[in-house]
Formats: sequence, structure tokens, C-alpha cells
Amino acid sequence: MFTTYIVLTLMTYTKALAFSQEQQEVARIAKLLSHPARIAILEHLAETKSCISGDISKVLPLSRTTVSQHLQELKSAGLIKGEIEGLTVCYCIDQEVFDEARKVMEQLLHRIKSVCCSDQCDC
Amino acid sequence: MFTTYIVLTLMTYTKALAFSQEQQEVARIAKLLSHPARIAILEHLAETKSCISGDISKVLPLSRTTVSQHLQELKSAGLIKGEIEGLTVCYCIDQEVFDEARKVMEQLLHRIKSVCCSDQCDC
DNA sequence: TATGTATGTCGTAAACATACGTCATAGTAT
DNA sequence: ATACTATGACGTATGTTTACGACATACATA
Repeated sequence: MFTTYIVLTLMTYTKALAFSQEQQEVARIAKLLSHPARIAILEHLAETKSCISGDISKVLPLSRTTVSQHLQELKSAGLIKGEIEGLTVCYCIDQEVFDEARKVMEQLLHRIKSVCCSDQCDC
Repeated sequence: MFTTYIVLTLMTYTKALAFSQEQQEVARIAKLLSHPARIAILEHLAETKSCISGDISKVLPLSRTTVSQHLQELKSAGLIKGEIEGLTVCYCIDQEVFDEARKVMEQLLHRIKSVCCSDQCDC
């Protein structure tokens, strides 16, 4: 009875666990890229070709707090690294992790190829 | 005063508009792929190599209502097409739209390449 | 030591996403 | 016509994300 209640409570928003590891992995990566701010942060880190030791929020239309939050998401996912350098924090892309994420993403994108409705309907 | 209130109200969750068109486009595509159910749906549509005329929820660990909702998201984004075929609806991938989305996604993924911290820090 | 500057942390409000039950609709078949 | 079946539409509860202000912390420098 108690167990059933817990299961039912957890069911909302946790059905993701019922899908394959790979599907979850792709979804996780896609989620990281699903906000323009995080795209902008990654692009900025790539463009500067060096660590960002300064306030990235100055080049983004967001408050420092919000940017920090997005950075934290990217960092906890491993996509970027951040090292404290005196007064500032040096953020940069973890190319190894990012390349692996790209590989997973591209594999999926190329798997989605279908010959549709060859005989059943008109779409 | 009234205008200011509206602007302030709209500011939450609409900062996305302040980013570039391309950043928004990538984020939009990524968001579609950010849930395992939608990945699973796309993979299933690709695997069957034909229209799905039946209840996709039967091969997914989700209720019919929820699956229908995910299908609607993919459809309104144009990634899949759905034609009513009598009693059932024939869903299939719009390969042209999907290929374009893949292109946009891959372009971004390959743009994120940085030589990090060559001289500034140790990450 | 005090002061300034840069960053992280916490709390919170509002918007959005997920999941599902229930009802309505529309075609199929008896 | 009536019952059956498959789907869409609507409403709703719960969880998550986004955005930011306010406070705490930590280092550099005067």
C-alpha cells in the first residue's frame, strides 16, 4: 500500500526511466542544448579560443545569476570545466566530453531516416 | 506604468527572444529531442519504414493521451506529418524538414571547438 | 585591516512540461 | 441505426525550468 503510493507519486515526470539508456542519453544532451542562452555560452567559449575569466553575462542579455545557473548546468553535465583562478573563474569547454556528446547526437540524427508511406497513405 | 508591468511580466521565460535567430532555432530543435519519448517515437517511425496506423503507445511505456501529446509537438514543429486515414491517423517523418533540422544541429555541433587555456589556466 | 570586485548560493515567483483521466467525435462494422 | 473502436480535445495535478534579487564568500589591493 505504502509502496504503491510511492510508485504512483514518482510516476509523474519519471517515466523517462522506462526508455532505453541511449534514448535517455540523447534526450539529456538535447536538453542541455535546448536553451538559447546555453547555445550562446558554448559558442562564446568556442569563439574566444580561451578561458573566460570574466563576466560572461556582459555579452548576454541575462543577469549574472541566470548565466551562472546555466553555466552550472553545463558544468554538472561535464560539457564545460571551471577552475578558480584567483578572483575569477576560468570556464572552458571540455572538448573530449563535448565530442562524445556530438557523436551520440549525430548517430541518432542519422538513424532517423524513413521511407514513408510507400503504399499505405499519401503523406 | 501599465506597459512597464506587462513588459516585466513577459520577461520571465521570454528572454529567449533576445538571442540570435540561429541560436533560437538550434534550441527549438534540441528541445524537441529533449525527451526520451519523442526520441523513441522518431526511432519507431524510422524503423517501421512506413506510416504508423495504430496506437504507438502500445510500444511505449506511456498512456495514449501522453503519446498523442508528444506526437502533437513533433507535428506542430513539422518534423512529422499526420494524415487521417479513415479510423486511424497515419504518422510519418517529414524527411525534408528533419534533414534540415539535422543540418542546423550538426553545424552548431561542429562550430563548438575550442582550444582552451593555452596559456591562461590549467583546465 | 578595510574596501572593492568578482563570483557562488539561496530563496522565490512565474512559466512551462509531463502525464493521465474523461469526454467528444468520427469512421467501421454488425 | 447501433455498438465498437481509434483518435483528438479539454482539464488538471505535479514536477521542472527560467529568471532574478539579495546575501555570503573569497581574493586582491590600497
